[in-house]
Amino acid sequence: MTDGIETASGTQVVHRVALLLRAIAAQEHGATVAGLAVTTGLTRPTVHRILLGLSAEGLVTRAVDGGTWQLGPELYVLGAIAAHRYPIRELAGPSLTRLAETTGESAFLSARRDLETVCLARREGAFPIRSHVLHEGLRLPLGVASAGLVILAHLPDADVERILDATAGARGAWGRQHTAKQIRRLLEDVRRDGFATNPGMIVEGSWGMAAAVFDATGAPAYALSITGIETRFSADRRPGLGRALLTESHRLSRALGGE
Amino acid sequence: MTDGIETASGTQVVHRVALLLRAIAAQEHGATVAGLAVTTGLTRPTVHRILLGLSAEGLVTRAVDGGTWQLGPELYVLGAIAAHRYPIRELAGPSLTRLAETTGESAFLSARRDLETVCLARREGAFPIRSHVLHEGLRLPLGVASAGLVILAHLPDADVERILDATAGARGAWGRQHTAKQIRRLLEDVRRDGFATNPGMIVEGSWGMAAAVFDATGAPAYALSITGIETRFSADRRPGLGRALLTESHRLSRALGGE
DNA sequence: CGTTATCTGTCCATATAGTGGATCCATGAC
DNA sequence: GTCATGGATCCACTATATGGACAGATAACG
Repeated sequence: MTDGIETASGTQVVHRVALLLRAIAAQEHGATVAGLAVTTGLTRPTVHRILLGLSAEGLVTRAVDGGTWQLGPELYVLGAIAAHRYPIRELAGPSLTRLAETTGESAFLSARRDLETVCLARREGAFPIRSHVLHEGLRLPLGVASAGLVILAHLPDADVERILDATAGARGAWGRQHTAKQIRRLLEDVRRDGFATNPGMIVEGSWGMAAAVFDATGAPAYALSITGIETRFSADRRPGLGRALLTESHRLSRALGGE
Repeated sequence: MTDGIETASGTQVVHRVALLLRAIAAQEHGATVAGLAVTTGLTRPTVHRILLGLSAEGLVTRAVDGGTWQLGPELYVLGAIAAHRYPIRELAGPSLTRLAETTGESAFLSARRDLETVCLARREGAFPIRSHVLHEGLRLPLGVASAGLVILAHLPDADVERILDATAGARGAWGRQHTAKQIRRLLEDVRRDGFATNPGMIVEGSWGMAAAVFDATGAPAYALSITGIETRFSADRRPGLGRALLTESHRLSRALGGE
């Protein structure tokens, strides 16, 4: 009933299950029933009932405190099995470590999923002031944050326009500055430099830089990125950071692609 | 409708989704609609409809050939996010490599899930004759295969009897020899040796040995195991193999437990 | 310490969303 | 050619999920 904007024929509950799992994953410290009801647009009883079903399957669990819901062991198990066809996270581990160590900033691996990027892994850097905008499970529309910029920039022009169109609303939620015009300007920078720079567009003073990772088909499927405070991204430091990102992303693309 | 033996109140489709995902995961090279209908007990149209729903969410995909279904990228992403609360697979990587290298056999990581073990990771050994009974995603009832034996052996006696009872039927499907009596005998060996030995109970001539890994609560949650042909598990070689398994499993338990 | 606010969990009448038998089509074996 | 197998689709039927309403639990407040 409810929205119905895009209830693909077939199974309503399947869609809702996916919606809930994504919403739970996006919550860093567990999700509440009421919170999930709001973010998914479902009613509380429905959220509750589906969560009970999911927890009976082990796909979600309640945190020890009893209140909040988290992704469960069964989901981990299924993901681990799927992982042997998607080895990116394992392959990216050393790259993240090197990036965090050589730059001192926090390093991230993100994956493209349709119109969004999802943060898959985080490695803390040594520098004591850290941005906590990005975390595992967070989804951002393409075009938002350096990872979303660099992936967008490597897509065919026609796709870029379509995606800018489709994500206009979602981008707005992450800051008024994310207009199509402003994004296009940042994409030009990517085409010049090879890497993307996010000059504090989401949170003022919180910068990011990213390089794209290409899968075996040559599509920009993942991104490596680093984040930190503005003063750590001075004009004389950026080229070096960009080179470090590009080095690691090339290495990863090679590992995924032609072996 | 159909069986209804254990349709927990609430959501039928959630259960069916989980059923299908597990069934797909258990198929090494992708699953067919008809095959899934048989193994899950659902009708073909139902399987087909739910698969379409799942694939719209990216939770499953069709293989390039177009025929078979596999776990999809979204499931991998969710699993990767869950993984930061369940770091076992990452932690176990080096142990599997060492086991495969020092013993020459194939090494496996399995996780306990309720009444079953699930194979999570596999590392090939150098020895050219390899058993392919076990693979990522395969679920076996507790008590079957060395991993299922060693986990069962470390559970409280009351649980052991309950589980032996509950899995009697499922065990039978993996070989007539898996009687409660026979399992109890093998469990005694585990309590003496610390590791489990499966003397070709599933496939004649295919042996296995396993050691348990304990989580932070002290429960036997995972197992490391190796498999190979009978002649590689001679009486004089077994103590050394057992020691190697125990060394690695202790190391892993420590990594999961303390601090 | 009663009042208000918030959130979890449960009930149940309702109708919507899912079901599966039947059918058609594509492919391949013989 | 026939037959067998499996994928895909249709649609009448009703079993299943839905969500408004309510009860219980916990915390915040004046």
